[in-house]
This record gives sequence, structure tokens and C-alpha cells, in this order.
Amino acid sequence: MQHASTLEWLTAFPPLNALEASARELLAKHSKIVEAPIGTVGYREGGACGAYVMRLAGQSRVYKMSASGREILLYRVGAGETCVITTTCLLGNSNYPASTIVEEAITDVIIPSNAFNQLMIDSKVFRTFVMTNYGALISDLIVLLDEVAFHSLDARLAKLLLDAGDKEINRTHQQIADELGTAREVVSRQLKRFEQKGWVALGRGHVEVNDKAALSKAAQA
Amino acid sequence: MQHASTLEWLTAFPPLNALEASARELLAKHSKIVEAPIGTVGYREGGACGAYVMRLAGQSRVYKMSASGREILLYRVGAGETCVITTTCLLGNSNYPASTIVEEAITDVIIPSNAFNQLMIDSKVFRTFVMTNYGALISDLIVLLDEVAFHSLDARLAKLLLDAGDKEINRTHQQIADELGTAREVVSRQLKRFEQKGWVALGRGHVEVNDKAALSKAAQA
DNA sequence: ATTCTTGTGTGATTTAAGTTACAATCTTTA
DNA sequence: TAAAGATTGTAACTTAAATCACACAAGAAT
Repeated sequence: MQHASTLEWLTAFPPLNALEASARELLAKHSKIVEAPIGTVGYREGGACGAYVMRLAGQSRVYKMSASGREILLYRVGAGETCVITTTCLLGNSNYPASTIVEEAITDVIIPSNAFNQLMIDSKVFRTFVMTNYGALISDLIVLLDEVAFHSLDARLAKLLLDAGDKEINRTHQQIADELGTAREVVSRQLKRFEQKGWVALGRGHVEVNDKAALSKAAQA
Repeated sequence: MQHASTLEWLTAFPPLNALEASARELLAKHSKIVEAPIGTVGYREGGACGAYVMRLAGQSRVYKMSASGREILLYRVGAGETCVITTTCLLGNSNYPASTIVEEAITDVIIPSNAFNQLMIDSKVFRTFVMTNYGALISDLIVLLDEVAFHSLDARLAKLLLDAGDKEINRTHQQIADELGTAREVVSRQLKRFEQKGWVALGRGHVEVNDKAALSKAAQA
């Protein structure tokens, strides 16, 4: 495995190409590469935050859990991205307002809190990188809020199927329900209706999208 | 009226007490103080963003409007606060994902986009100030999302009444409905139930809170 | 091969919330 | 003061979604 101090991993983050020499030195000294398998809990709601996280490979989901145990997906963190909630906590010195779990085995670069703060002061390139990543989350959260507040479940389900990108979606009904913040039965029923209309084909643990146009229309209503 | 270049207004933002000399100079040169009366539209969804906004006095509400014309309150910006969505747009160079309207005549300090960016680069104090405000909103939005996704309307209404702080809340049912993202009739009905239980007293354009303990309990369920 | 576990299908029922449709007040303005 | 507009009250209805209660099927494990 590559070692953090070689800084080879930097190529995974193009905006950091122009990183200053002093910043590279700091990173080489303090950053670490860590790995974690599927199912690992990155952090939990209410926990404290000690390091900046940059994802090299894999994927994790960041979600909010209700008092009754139901959850809703806030966003995912994939390769080349950073965990923005972590940034929030580092900058605001606050605790995590959500939880995270690894969906595909991850490889992360970890920058301890004090090295992170030093980089924010020293390096213009790093600072811009962090802030640019930061910017998008609020817009995303507002879009999500709009969906939850104003869109029907079948519209949100249709959108989820489209957003997956692939024709084949390998998730169980329960996992989909957890992303939408609803109950499994509701998802099963809606998927069945989609299937009856010929929009999707269902199988154990996966959904095949057959009519994107129709789903897209349903997603808007 | 005070002039922006005296920077007297800085005292309204304690975290900026320690602002560096160079940053003060930049602010004195480029910041402006502007005023706007009730009902002024600060920006609309989809609009572009040109300046950072720091509130000296007054209040505005930032809301998201649904396709069907219903709205939901995202947050308010009062004295001593900044409009974080504006920060999002400046940092991400994106358009506004929401709209805003003045609720109480406002006085704002305006920092043009390029001066803002310069300050973010130059001044650690300013940067921390901006980021802290930013982080707080993310947490707030996640809380709001949790409420919308998982809490019943009566619980949310009870919470709204408590959060108002005052015993007397001078808003119409329609205004309350717009904050919660629901219909007026629903609010009227719920309020009537609260009244029948003796928790509140209703009048045209205002609600009087009489039993905080009971409301507080209802807000949790 | 047969348990066990996990995932799916579905009907029945309940409930919260949105919708429709007015009537009745209260306030402001002409 | 009369008319117009804004605000509230409420009944009746519809609907989406949650909940309950299973049956059944597909894989995995022993």
C-alpha cells in the first residue's frame, strides 16, 4: 500500500495539484492513510470530531436517525470527496449532528485537527479546496428538505431510482426505505406499482430500471 | 446614521473584535451600510449572489417555496447574524437555492464579492467567523430536516409556539402554516385543539401560550 | 436436506394531513 | 357607514402514508 508521506494520494484531488511546498511538507508529516471495511461506524450523532477526512476509495453514507429508530440519508461520501459534516465540526468545534457508516470498504486520508487548522492558515490552495467542498452541502440539504416537505413518496422513490445512475440497483427494499426515511412496506408497494406499469423489474435485492422517461415524469409530480 | 468606514458597526459582531488591521482597512474601504423596509425581497430562488451580508438590525426570513406555491421557513436572520445562504453562493459560486423577505426593517453591512473573497484569504478572524456561522446553519438544517421527516404536525406546531419565546405570538394562522410548510386549515384545527386543552388562547392575529409544560411534552411526541 | 435468516408480497386497518367549500368575524378603506 | 379584504372556524371528504399481521420465497448455514 502507498504510504501517506509519499503524497501520491494527492493526485486523487486535482484541486490540490498546485499545493504549496510548505503545505505538502505538513501533510507528509501529519496525514495518515486508514482503511475500514463495510459496516464500520465512522462517527455517531453527538460524537466529537478529531480529524479532517478525505476519501480515496470506497463509499460511506451519512444519515440522521429519528427518535423512533427510522433513518434518512443525508448524503454519501465517495472517492475524491471530503466529509463536509466533519469540516463543520472541526471549524465550529461542535459535535456531529448525524451518523455515518461504511457502505463500500473505504480508504481515507486523515488529517488531525491541529494540522488541519494549520493548513487552513498557511495554505491558500488547501483553504480554497476545503471551502469549495463546503459550499455545496447547504444547497443539497435544502433540496433534500424540499423533497421531504413537498414531494410524495412515489416521486421521491422514482428520483432515487434515477439518481442511482445504473440500470441495476442492488439494494433491498429496506435499504431504500432507510434512504427515504419511510417504512419498508411502503417502498415494496410502490415498487410493485412501478413494476406493474412496466417501469422497473424487481428481484431479490435489486431493482432494474426499464423506463427512465416514465420515472422521470413521476419524479416531478 | 453611522458611516461604514468608521467601522463602528463592528462592535455588533463580537467575534470580529480581534479583526486584523489589514482586514479592517479592507472593510473600511469596501463595506457599505444599506437599509430596506418590511416586505423587501432580498433575493429570489435562482438569483445570483454578489455580496456578503451582515445584519446590524431588523429581521428577514429565508424560505423555500414548493412547486405548488407552498412555502417552508428555513431560518431567520436577525441582528448580529449573517445570511449563510449568501455565503454558500459566494463560496460555491452558485445561485440562491431559496428566497428571502424582510420581516422587520433591516440595516445591513454589505461586503462585495471580491472584497469578501480577499478577506477570506487574508484574515483568519474573518474566516473563522464566516465558517462558524456556516457550520451552525448546517446543524440547524439537519435538525429541521429531522423535524419535517419524522415529527407530526402538532409536535412541530407546539415547538414553533415554544421557540417563539414570547408568551404572545403575533402571527396569523397562515403565517404559521408558511413556517411549517403546511396548509392554513391544518394549523387552525390544531390550534383549536390546543385551545380546547387549555394550552393556548387564540385571538385574531395572535396566540397566547398558557401551558409551556404541556406544549413542551407535545413537541417531543 | 432441512432449519434459519433475510427479503418480499399483500390485505386490512388506522391515522394524519391535505383539500374543498363555505360561513362568520374582524379590520380597513372608500 | 357600507363595502371590501383579511382572518378564522368548521364540516365533509379524500388521500397518502404508517401500521399491523401475516404468508411466502430465496439463500445461507448447519
